[in-house]
Amino acid sequence: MNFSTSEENYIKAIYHLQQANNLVTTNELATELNTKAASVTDMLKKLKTKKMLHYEPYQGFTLSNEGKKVALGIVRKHRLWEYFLVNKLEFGWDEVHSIAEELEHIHSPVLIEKLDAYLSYPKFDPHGDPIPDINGKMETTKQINLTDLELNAKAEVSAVGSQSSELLELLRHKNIGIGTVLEVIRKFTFDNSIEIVIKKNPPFSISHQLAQTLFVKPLYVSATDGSITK
Amino acid sequence: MNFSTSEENYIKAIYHLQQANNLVTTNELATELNTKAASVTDMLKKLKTKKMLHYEPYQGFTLSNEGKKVALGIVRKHRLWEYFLVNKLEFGWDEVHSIAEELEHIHSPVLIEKLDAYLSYPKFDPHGDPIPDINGKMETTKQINLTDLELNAKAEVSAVGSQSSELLELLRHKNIGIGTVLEVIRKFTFDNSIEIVIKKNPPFSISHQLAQTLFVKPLYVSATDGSITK
DNA sequence: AATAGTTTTTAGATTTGCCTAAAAATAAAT
DNA sequence: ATTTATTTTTAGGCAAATCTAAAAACTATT
Ligand SMILES: [Mn+2]
Ligand SMILES: [Mn+2]
Ligand SMILES: [Mn+2]
Ligand SMILES: [Mn+2]
Repeated sequence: MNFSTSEENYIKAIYHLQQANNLVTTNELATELNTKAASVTDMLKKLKTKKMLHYEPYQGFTLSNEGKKVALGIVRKHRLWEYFLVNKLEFGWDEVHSIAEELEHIHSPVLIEKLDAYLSYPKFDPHGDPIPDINGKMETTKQINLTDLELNAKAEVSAVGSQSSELLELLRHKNIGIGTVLEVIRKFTFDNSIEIVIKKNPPFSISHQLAQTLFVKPLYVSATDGSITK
Repeated sequence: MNFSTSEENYIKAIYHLQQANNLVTTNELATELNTKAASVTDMLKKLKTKKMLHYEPYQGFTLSNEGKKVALGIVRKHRLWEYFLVNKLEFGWDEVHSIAEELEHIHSPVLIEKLDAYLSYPKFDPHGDPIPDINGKMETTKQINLTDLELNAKAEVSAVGSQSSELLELLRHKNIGIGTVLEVIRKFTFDNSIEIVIKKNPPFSISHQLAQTLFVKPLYVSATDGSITK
């Protein structure tokens, strides 16, 4: 089956929304895609006839198994291109999203397999999100929200919850990126801000709002020699 | 100004056609783009209002200066992507045209500049065609048609006149590619076929039709030490 | 259970890009 | 100089993707 750019954008958006909610609603999707509910309904009908969706009028919708496969293919392309842009063309990781939003629609299976090989089969994109393999399988690293990290536990930043340029600007300013190892040394109940320390640098605090968008993989410090493992 | 994929394909096609003919006709363009004359007329009107064309009904048309600039930008993107696909992703040079046909429409000036830098500012694409620089300037290597190469003169294949897969299949079979150094050792007047030799390999013959699609840069063999220069 | 509020769908338009068939303009041939 | 043939444009229509406004269906509240 062949899909237009627009159909692909809808399928991918539904995929992301149903990760959180399972059942997706018309208005949710309209908001996500900056379009109107009426336009969404039109597309839902089309995607249903293409067997991409489970959808009954007024009842919400989810991707069919076939739809999920298509979605994972687009996500795969998006994240591989992002990896390419950052690691080969030296873009900043806060500059690549919108370009990948176009590149993900280039239709050529062999292109994406050769790109994957060229990049040495990366497992995560520059934002810490896992890259599905050719069969749609991807790492499910047990990452937790930074707000849930316990006091005095070391952890490695593994993903960010948004790609907004405002967020990425702030992270760059604070020198936090994917792979940064940090430790929470204090939590303030007044505003839920937390104080963290990176390496031997002076501690600094980050807001609850920022902590909520950061995901980390806890690191386990050996009791005997102090070495760090994941 | 912003252009749709369709508009860009038209502009680029007009650019290529007017290289040969100067004044381009509606039917020519329709054939080139596998579309109908009526569709071409529609697009001509649109491109004229966008000041891309000099066009009066029934009188043929050419690109305006602005149109040429846009065309060169698309050609630049097309050829840079082709170079990337062949020299980084290891595609065959006969497999890249249709993929580049899509990639050339990715809209991001900074992307193409970073790609150019990553590729070390190549001057020719995998088919021997010159790549315009950011200002639209490109090499005008004095290449001649293989049919015009004089007997017993060495020359380097620098371009092919078409990207048809039939042609490229034949070239691959005969082991001829961009950069191949050959020498014409005989010309047959009966069918205008010519006999050539590559390195120390056995000579073989190629048809007039094939010779017409090949362009070469003559090499000048030093009279004193036999060394080759361009 | 009836009413009010919200969400979703339908109805009807618009834009872009394409098509076929017919008309108009140009070019070629007698 | 007409007639004939070819090329190009116009007229009218269609499919995809969007929109606004109105109707229909669900949900929540009294
Ligand atoms: Mn996209
Ligand atoms: Mn990403
Ligand atoms: Mn193209
Ligand atoms: Mn080329």
